[in-house]
Amino acid sequence: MTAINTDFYLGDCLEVLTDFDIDSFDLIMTSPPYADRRSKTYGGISPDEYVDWFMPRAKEFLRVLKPFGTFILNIKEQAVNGERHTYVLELILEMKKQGWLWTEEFVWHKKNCYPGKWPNRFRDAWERCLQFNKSKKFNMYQEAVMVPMGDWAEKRLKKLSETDQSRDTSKVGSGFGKNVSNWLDRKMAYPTNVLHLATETGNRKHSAVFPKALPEWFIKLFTKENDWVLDPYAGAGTTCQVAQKLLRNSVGIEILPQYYHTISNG
Amino acid sequence: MTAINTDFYLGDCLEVLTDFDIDSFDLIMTSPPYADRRSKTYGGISPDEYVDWFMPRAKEFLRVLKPFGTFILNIKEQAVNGERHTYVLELILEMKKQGWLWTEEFVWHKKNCYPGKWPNRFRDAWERCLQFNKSKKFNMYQEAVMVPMGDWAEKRLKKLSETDQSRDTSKVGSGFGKNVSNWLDRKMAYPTNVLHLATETGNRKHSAVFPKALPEWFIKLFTKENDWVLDPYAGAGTTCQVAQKLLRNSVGIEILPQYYHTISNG
DNA sequence: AGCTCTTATGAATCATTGA
DNA sequence: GTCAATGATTCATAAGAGC
Repeated sequence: MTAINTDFYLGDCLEVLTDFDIDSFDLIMTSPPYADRRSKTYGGISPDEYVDWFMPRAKEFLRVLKPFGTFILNIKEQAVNGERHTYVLELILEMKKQGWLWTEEFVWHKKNCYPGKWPNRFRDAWERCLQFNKSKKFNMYQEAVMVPMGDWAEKRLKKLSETDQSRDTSKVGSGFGKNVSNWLDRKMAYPTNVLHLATETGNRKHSAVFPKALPEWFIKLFTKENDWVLDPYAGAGTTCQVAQKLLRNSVGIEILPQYYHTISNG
Repeated sequence: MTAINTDFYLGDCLEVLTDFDIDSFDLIMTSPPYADRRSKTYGGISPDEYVDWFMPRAKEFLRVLKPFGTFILNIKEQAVNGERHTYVLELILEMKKQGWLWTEEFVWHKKNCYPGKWPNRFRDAWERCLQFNKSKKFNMYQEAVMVPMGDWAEKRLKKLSETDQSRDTSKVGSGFGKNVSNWLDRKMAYPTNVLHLATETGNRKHSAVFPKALPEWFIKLFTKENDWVLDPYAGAGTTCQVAQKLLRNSVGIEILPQYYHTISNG
């Protein structure tokens, strides 16, 4: 049995990552602080300065990502003066100049988005999950995220985790593997680039930035067991928790001591 | 009774629109030919030239749109050499320089998108519907697109009073309009910026992949009866058909004779 | 166990107020 | 004038309590 590492570091990922070798990670999955959001806890980067703030960090990510690895960036621009700000668009263009390939844009449809009513705008119910790569060729394990066919597929996607997983695993170990795979071929379909997930609101201990199902989906899709996952804005540590559960090694970096404390104590 | 106009023009919208006055339209809703898509029918604009091709036309749209009007641009960049092309991002940035406000980006989730699988990519199940305006203030009729509320409200309302409901219903015709509207308010909610619409299959005459529900939603949201709607890339004429059905005047422009013929003959 | 009902809350946005 | 803080608006979800 191979031991799984789950390491946390306190600090700015820009500095912490200098201690890591090139080509260290198979997947970088993160949700950095958005511009002007969480200003109370993170100090707040203004939308106009966001690209300049992010680019040196993106450069480090490029360095520590393996050649066939993937970088998933969960982000969404907010409304400023009645308009959507353009810093995310500019970020994509700048990252391409830096050497990244912008392979895909997944949509995370937030089924339970924040309520509200305004004269000129509806509720914002989606966020971007931008996929960047270093190479046109990269590791992708599509079978790992297949979903049941039919209308209930979407409902099951989020629940696909705990119970179903352990049950399937136990079946595989006891000779049912082939049957399972046959069943999979007939009843399962490849998903699309639209993810339907609800944000987790019920967790009173630490409010997760994104639902576990989000990193879970991308970790399954872009890594295999014993691979290395990095979350440079670990926050409450959701990504690393999921990585550990899925038997992936992971590194989480968080600049805020209170989060770091929460993480380290599990 | 007011007569509703539904006019079609054959030609390039860049030229046809010069005959129209400034401030003519309340809504411009269109799905222009995507770069390199339908190249056989449209002559094929390459992705790298797309912005240069589009900008003079955007300038005309800006001219003929009323001050409080809205421009909805349905578009999606395709994958080129394994990457998403950036011409849509660049288009947004250029249109802002031209004077447009980028108010919102709606997501059209294509529920029954074409099946397919590629080694490094899933099915593309969404498109952008970019909202541009001339002014921070614009006409928006949110009540016209309200949707039934979710389970939470239904259960709560059911529990609230089985008898009160039927009582209110029976009093509809007898002067209790206020109660009915309260009931409506509880039963309906404002939608989000994510649209779940199925593509219409089976229409082999036209290459348009534009379900009627898409222009219908935006026409209801941004215009009222007798307003003027423009579709400068009318294609099979879907937008104008819907506009007519909803008692809006409309102008459709199409450069391809075969489409123009189809449209004019209904 | 399986229901139903209650309740807190989440990367929100805009208008108003005050310095 | 500009800019920051506060209040009002509002819905899907899951945890938890009760039966």
